[in-house]
Amino acid sequence: MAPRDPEAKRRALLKAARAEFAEHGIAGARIDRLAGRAGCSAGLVYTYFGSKEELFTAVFDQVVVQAAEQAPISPDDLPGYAGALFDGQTAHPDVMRLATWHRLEQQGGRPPIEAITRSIQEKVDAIRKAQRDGRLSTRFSAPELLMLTINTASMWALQSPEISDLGPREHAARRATVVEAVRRLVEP
Amino acid sequence: MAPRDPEAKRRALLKAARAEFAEHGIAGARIDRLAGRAGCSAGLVYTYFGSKEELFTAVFDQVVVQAAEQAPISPDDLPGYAGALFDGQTAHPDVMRLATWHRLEQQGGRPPIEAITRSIQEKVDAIRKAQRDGRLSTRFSAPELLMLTINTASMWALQSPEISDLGPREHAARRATVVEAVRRLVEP
DNA sequence: AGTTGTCAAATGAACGTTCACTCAATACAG
DNA sequence: CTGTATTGAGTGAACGTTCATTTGACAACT
Repeated sequence: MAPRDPEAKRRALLKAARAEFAEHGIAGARIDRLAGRAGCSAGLVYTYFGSKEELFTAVFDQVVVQAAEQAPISPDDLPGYAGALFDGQTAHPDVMRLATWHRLEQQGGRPPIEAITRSIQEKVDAIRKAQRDGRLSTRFSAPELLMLTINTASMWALQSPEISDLGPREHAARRATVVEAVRRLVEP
Repeated sequence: MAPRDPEAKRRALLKAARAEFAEHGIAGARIDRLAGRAGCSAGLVYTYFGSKEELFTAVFDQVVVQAAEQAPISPDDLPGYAGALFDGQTAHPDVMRLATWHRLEQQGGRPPIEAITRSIQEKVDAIRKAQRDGRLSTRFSAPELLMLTINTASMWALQSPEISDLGPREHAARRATVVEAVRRLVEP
């Protein structure tokens, strides 16, 4: 038999919960199913995390911190930054799904996550600085520029398949579209 | 007392369901709550619509058809089209929420809605025609151009508040950003 | 080394509640 | 009276949560 390893169980539980929540959201997630995926009983969820909600929060925090750390911004190359974001979203589709569930289900419930706000503020500041130094278009304000970049990068992750399946199907082609679009948005 | 009017009840039920589903999604919606809003019993839902899922489908179809009919595309003025889309989404925020719930919860479940596909195909064709006539940039393909336009128009409806609350707060300013961004995307 | 005590890890059955759905009874219109 | 609209009590299953109990690891003691 495998030796006991609570920390590993905890991680397995988080991983399974991440998959379950990404697929079904909070209301749709089932504790039994999730525990089954992690190879343990449903009761164990309540030993480690207090409730379904808290489990979701734990998953969300972990995922968000992870996503915020990767892909640091490069204000001088927003198209490249958008490309990197797009790559990340393609490699980990569940991140965007979790973020969307969170936005829909916790509507007005919780205050803005501090880690996200800070991470975004840094990026806005970096962009503003590049604008002051004349290295970036000032047609849009710094927050607008960041939002346009991120929004374009997440185009295929957020739009309905009826729209997004019409364009290019291959990753490289889609990526090229994203990069080119952001280039047009940021050029002087 | 008001005379009996089954058709009005049906409409009231649809309206209440639309609000309920937009707020909580399919899994989170409650039949009792929804029936209460419509001023009738939960049982009546099952005489008019067969089940919770079918009720959602009815709501979704109605909303989608309604949304597809308004704001016909103007290939020669995609920025203006984006502005109109943005206005519509601001006036009826529940439409985008319903579409998002649908995308998340019916993942791979149902085939693409025919009404949507057709409506989109028309728009793509109109854009392609304008491109052939030299009235529109050919830097992007027609589907890409439509997707970029729609995606930019729905920017504030789809991004998390942590991002979208940083930029301009007034409708007019946000609209101007959308229009200007699309202008940049479509210019030769 | 073997026995025992101790505590955390983990289980699985049970509980109380919620919820979608049903149906017999009733109110109403024609 | 006849048929339709509507109700509201009721049902069974599903689900989140709890808890008494078991299992496993490890150290203390003989």
